[in-house]
Amino acid sequence: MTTATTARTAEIRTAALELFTRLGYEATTMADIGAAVGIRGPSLYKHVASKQELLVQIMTGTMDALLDAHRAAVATTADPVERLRRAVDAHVRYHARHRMEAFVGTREIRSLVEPHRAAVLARRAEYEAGFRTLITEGVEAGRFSVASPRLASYAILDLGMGVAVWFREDGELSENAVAWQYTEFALRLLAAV
Amino acid sequence: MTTATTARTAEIRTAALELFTRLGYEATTMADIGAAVGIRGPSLYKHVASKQELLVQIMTGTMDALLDAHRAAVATTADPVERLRRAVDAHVRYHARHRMEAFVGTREIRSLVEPHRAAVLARRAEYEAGFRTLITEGVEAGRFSVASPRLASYAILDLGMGVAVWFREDGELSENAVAWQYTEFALRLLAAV
DNA sequence: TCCACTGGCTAATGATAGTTAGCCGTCATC
DNA sequence: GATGACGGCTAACTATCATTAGCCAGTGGA
Repeated sequence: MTTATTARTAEIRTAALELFTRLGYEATTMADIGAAVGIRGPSLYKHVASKQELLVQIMTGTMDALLDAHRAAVATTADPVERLRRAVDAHVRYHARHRMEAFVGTREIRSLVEPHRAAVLARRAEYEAGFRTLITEGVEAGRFSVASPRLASYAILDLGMGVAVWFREDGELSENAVAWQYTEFALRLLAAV
Repeated sequence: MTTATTARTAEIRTAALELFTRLGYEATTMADIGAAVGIRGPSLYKHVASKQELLVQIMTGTMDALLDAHRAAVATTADPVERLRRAVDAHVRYHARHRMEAFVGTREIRSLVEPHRAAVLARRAEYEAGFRTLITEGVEAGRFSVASPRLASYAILDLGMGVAVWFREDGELSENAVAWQYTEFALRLLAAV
């Protein structure tokens, strides 16, 4: 069963996200989540169906948002190099802006119960395939030069994952600085011309 | 209390590593580990002190091996570019060859109890600092060109982490192929000359 | 032959956690 | 002013788990 989204459920979801990020899904208790919003553990069930449902909503929401951002970024131009630049920019910015979602999204797949795990993995594969296509098109157009588009796509995606781990809003590097540097890294890595 | 290392304890450690990788530390039970070596959960205590001890030994062993590999790679030459190439090569090969150790090593820091967590984090910081130093020296020698050595070191380290996630011994890409490609990526990323 | 050690086992302990049941105050609506 | 939905609460319930206790078969040396 799913639960309707009210202000309270949104607040609970935010608290769960923060705790899943800090402690991990398994180590976070319903009592912890309750305490974070000022109520007892069992009272959460007036708002959400289960702990697992909280994780499912965080994970699927993350993947949908990431895919949307990717599609929007890629749709704005036809030039292979520019398309890739914008895709990497969206990728890095998403991981900086939603670091907790991205962090939980990559680390807690194991804790997802079927069929949700399969659904999230399918979306991840789709996302990776999108990057690989961009790279392959760039190679065919003579704008990129890499031995293995698949390896290059892994490398670029992993950069984003890393951002979600160490980025801090109040750190010395701004989102803009990181996005600029990382798109530069990606284009260098592909030997873009 | 620590337990002496016999053939049996090594077998148990290997089984635990495989299960921690696949299920995560929290989700792995002592009964699971026992079953993997053909005995019951409580019998494990004839060989190891606790579940936590198993994790501690995996994590500290991983970080020590990684630091050793790094130091050995860096000691073999004085040329900044070549030093970095060898460090990245060692980094990538370690993550390919010991993917389970590396995977658990990065993902289960949360499950480590103090003072072990602090010890492992200190070693990680030391490792990262090593890479940053290599990059800074290369920049000062005019061989690398990056806006932020710290960002570049993060990026390169994250590439290795990624390898531990997707690399498979029986996959289509050999360790050599990955190591070669990734060192190339790293040098391109730094605009090495 | 005996004895002590090794390394299994089952049963019990104690703690923790997700979830359900059932109670009750508040408050908007009729 | 009654009433019913809403959203709290405490007290079970039911599992699961790490760990300990205590038992026992085999085995190898004295």
